Amino acid sequence: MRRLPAEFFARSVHEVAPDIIGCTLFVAGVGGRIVEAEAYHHEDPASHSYGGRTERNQAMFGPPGRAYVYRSYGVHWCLNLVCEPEGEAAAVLIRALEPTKGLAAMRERRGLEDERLLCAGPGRLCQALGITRELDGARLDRPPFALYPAEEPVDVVRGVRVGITRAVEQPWRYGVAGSRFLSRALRPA
DNA sequence: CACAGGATATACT
DNA sequence: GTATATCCTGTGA
Repeated sequence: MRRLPAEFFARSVHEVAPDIIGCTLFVAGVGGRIVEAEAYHHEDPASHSYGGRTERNQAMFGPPGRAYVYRSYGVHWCLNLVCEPEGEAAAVLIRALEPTKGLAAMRERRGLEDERLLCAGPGRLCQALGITRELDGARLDRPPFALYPAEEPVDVVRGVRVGITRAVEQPWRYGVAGSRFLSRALRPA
């Protein structure tokens, strides 16, 4: 099947974030359907790029269509997809997947059987897919990444973001309506 | 429900 | 240099 072209990411995060919902993400053949994502931008106080370029966030300032992987709370890895023209430092945080392929590998890495909890959260999905700093800055249109368009129309719901303390009122979280694989319930906002 | 875990960034002294 | 906050999760009350 045809992959998402690099141009898919060269648009506003506020277009890419809802459009990425329902698409399929694999890392080395392991992954599933994206059911939850959030948009961040350099003019957004909740974004890592808000304070300008640092060693950690430099991938956000690079070209679109690449990964930005960062360490959260000193423990977890989180995956973002860099968007917009280079220098806008905008990215979409992938927050949850519905696992479809490589379930055995995910259970092995997560040390847990429950399918619902394998990828329900940004740190969880990175552990399940084996995403670490090695993939920071990597192109999304080449192995080990593979991204495919949604196969059928998706009922996308918009709500407020999770786990932030600034710009909390912005409704820049998107998800599949009613999915049981969301990291948390998504109330329309 | 609270809180430890502990990298990275920023704002202080 | 020290202190405080963070795009989070597992564990134990």
